[in-house]
Amino acid sequence: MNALTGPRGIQRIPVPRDSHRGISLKFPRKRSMQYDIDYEQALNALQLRVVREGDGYALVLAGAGSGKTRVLVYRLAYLIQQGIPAQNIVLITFTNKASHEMLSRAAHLVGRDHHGLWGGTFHHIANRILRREATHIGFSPDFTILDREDAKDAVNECIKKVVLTKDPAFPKKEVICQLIGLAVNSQQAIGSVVQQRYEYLQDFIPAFEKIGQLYREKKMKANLMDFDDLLYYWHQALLLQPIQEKYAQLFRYVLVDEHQDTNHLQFEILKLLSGVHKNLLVVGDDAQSIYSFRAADINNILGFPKVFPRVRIFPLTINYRSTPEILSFANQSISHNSRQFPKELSAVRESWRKPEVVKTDDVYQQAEWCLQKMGTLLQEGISFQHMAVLFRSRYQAVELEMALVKRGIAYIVRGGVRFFEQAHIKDVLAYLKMRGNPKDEVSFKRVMKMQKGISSGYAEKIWQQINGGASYEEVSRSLPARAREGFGRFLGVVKQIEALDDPAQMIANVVDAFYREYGKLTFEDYQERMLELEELVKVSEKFDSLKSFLSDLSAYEGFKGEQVTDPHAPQEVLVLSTIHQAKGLEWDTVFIIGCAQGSFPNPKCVEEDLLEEERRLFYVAVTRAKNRLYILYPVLRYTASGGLFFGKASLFLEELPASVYTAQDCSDKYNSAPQY
DNA sequence: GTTTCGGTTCTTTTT
DNA sequence: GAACCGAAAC
Repeated sequence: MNALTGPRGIQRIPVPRDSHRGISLKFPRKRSMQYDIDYEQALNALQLRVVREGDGYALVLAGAGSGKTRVLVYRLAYLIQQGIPAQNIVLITFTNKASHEMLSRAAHLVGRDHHGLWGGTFHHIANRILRREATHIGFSPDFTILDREDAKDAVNECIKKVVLTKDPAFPKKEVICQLIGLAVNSQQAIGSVVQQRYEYLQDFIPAFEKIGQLYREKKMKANLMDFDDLLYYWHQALLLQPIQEKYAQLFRYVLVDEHQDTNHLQFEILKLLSGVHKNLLVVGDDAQSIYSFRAADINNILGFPKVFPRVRIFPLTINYRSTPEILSFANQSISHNSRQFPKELSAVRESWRKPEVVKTDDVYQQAEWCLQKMGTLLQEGISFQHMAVLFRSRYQAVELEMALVKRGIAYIVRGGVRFFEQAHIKDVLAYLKMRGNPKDEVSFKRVMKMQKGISSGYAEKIWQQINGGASYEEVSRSLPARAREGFGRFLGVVKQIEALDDPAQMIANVVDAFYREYGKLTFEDYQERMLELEELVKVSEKFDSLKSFLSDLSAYEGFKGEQVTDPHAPQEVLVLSTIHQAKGLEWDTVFIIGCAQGSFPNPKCVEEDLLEEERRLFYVAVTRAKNRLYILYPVLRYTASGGLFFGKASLFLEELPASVYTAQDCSDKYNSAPQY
C-alpha cells in the first residue's frame, strides 16, 4: 500500500461543520449509492477542508509527503460527486505521468465519471486546445512540435544568418535557445533577460533579438512550434476575446499541481482560464521549487496571496511519509534558506534510525558501498523496487551503472536521454512528420541529410527548390552525381510510404526500405536500436491514423530503457534518477550519491538565489525517503586531464548540526580501484 | 563549394 | 557519446 498520502486512522480531529462560508457546494449528508467515498476516513481535518472548501481562489501549501496527491484526487472525486461534469474540470500537473496516476486513482473513487476531464501538463493541454484553435493564431491544425534538439538546430540556422563573421565570444546555440526560452516563459524581452541573467552578453542583445525574430518567423512559416510556443500561442489564443470566453466558461474548476514550478506565462494562462468562474486551486510547496532554469518563478506561489487578496490558504504540514529523523534532517537543511513561507513539517511516523552520511574515497568505492548495502537490505526483505539512487547530475551515476551491469542487476535511469529523443527514433519519425506536415522544414532536412552525398548545404538547396515549385526531375538534374544518387534513394523511400496512412505500417516500411541498412552503417549498437524501432512500431499500433499519432507524440515522456508501451508493468528494477526526475516520488530507501563540494551544489549555481534553489533540490532528495536515507560523498575527484583532487563534503552537509545524522568514514579502507 | 572524416572538448537540471 | 572544428577529398 501507498503510505504517501494519508493518515488512515492516525488521528481524528473533529471538523467544524460550518467552517466554510459562502460556498455553494454542500457536503452531501446522504452519500450516493453509486460511490461510497468515506472522506473523513481517508483525510485529516485540513485535507478534508481543502476537499470540501476549495472553491474560489485557494492556495494549498503542501509540504513534502503531506498528502498533496491524495487531496487533489479526493477534491476531484468530490467535485464530480457534486455533479460537476468532468469536462468542466481541468487538472494541470507537472508530468503526464502524475496526471495519469491521479486520474486512475480518482477513477477508483468515482468510476467512469471522470471521463472527459481535462488532465495533463500545461504543454499537453495547450497541444489539445491549439489543435482546435490553430487557425485563429496563424497556424494550421497539423503543426509539428519541435523537441529540444530540433529547436536547437533551427535556432542554429538563424544564428548563421545573423552572425556572418565568427566571433569567438559569441555564445553557443544552447545559450541562445535558453535565453529565447526564458524570454518567452517569463514574458520579457530578450534584452531584459540578458540584463538579468547574462549580463556579460549584453553587447550581443541586438543580434539575439534578430535571431529570436527570425526563429519565430521560421517556425510560423513551417507550421512548427517548440515546447515554449505551445504555451506562448495558447496564451495568445486566450487573449482573443471569443476564445477566452469559450474556455473560461468551459473550465468551472481549475486545479493546479506543483504550482511552485510554474512560470509567469503559465500563471497568466491560469488567470485567463479561471477568469469567469474564479475557481482556481493551486497546490505546491515553495520549498520544492527547483525549475528556475525553465523560468519557474517561485514568486508565483510566494506572491499568490498578493495577486488574489481573497485567497484562502491551507497549509498542510503533517508529513506522513518519513521518519522524524529524516524529517528533522530535511527541516534543518531547508532552514538555511531565507525566501520561503515560514513553516515546519511535523512527523507522525515512529522514531527510527538517523540518516547516514558516508564518506568514501572515490566514486568506485561509493558505488561499492551502495551495492553492499543493497545486498544487506535485500536480505532484510527490501526489494529493489523499494530503493532508489538519486544524484544531482546524470554523469554521477556512470560508475554505479557499471557496477550494476557487472553484477547483472536490472536498473533504469530516469533523466538524460528520452526514448523519443534518440537519434534513430527521430530519424524514422522525421519521415512521418514530413508526410503529416509538408511545410515541416526541420523534418525534411533531417530526412535528406541521412542520404550519403547530401549534407546541410544541399538539403537547404533542395528544400528551396521544392518550395519554389520545382519538380523532382528538375531538382535531381541540378545536383552533383553523389547527391543525385542520394536524392534518388530518398524518392524511393517516399514512394514506399506515400499511399499509407497507418503509422505502424509507415514506420515498418521506412525501416525495411532504408533505415535498417542505414543503421548498420551508422551505429555501433545498431541491433539494440533496431529493437527500439520495433518498440516504436508497437507504440504506434495504438493509433489508427498518422494525424492522431503525430499529435499525441509529445505526450510521451518515457525514458530509454523504460517500457514505453506498458507503463503499468510491475517493475522489480532499481531506479537511478536525477533528483529533478524524482520529484513527487518516494521509496523506502534512498541513496543520494555525489554529495561533495564541486558536484552538489552545482558549481555553476553560485549566485545566492540559485544556491537556495540547489538547497531546495537537496531537500527534495532527502524527503523522498520513508525509512532509510544514505548520503554519500567521495573525497577524491578525477579531473578530465587525469589529475586528482581532494574534496570535501557538500556545503549542504557541512552546514548541518552533526546531531541529525550518523557519520561513517569509509575512506582509507580502500586498496585498489576495481577494473570495470 | 560541399561533404567527409578524424581529432578534440565537454557533460546541470527538463515539459 | 556527440558536437564542434579543421583539413582532405569529391
